[in-house]
Amino acid sequence: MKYWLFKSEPDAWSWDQQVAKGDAGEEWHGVRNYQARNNMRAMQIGDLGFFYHSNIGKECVGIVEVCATSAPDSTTDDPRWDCVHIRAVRPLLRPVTLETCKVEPGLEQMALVNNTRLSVQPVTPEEWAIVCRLGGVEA
DNA sequence: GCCAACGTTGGC
DNA sequence: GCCAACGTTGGC
Repeated sequence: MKYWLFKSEPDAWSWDQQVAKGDAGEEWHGVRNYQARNNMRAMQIGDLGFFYHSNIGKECVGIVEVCATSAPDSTTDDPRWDCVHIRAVRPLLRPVTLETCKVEPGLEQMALVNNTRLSVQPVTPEEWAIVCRLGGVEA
């Protein structure tokens, strides 16, 4: 079991839209960055991730689960790009903002804080536990 | 809307 | 294989 973080601009794809997809989930398409893609290739079914709203909100708003391992991205013919499918598991009771993560002890090394441009990031178990606590949910 | 950070592309 | 130019992301 590994932990991740998925960024999305809510204008383009929001948590509410993700929730509306239900257990069927949705293809996390559109990633055109090797690091992010490699992270997705490392994912397994059942891995959990935070759903983060970039730009608007700048906060983790929910928890998602990987429900299909990496497969070709249907939005491109370029074989370099593939992606996983994720489904919404539950919302955070209180969103955890970037601002909070920046000052919270134990989150200094979070990619969210110091590698802002990476759109699919790994999260350590320690970071996962802290953000879940801040979000008011069980890790 | 601006711009810093950073990744990618392409000429040499 | 280097590096300048360029494009994109995302915080502010």
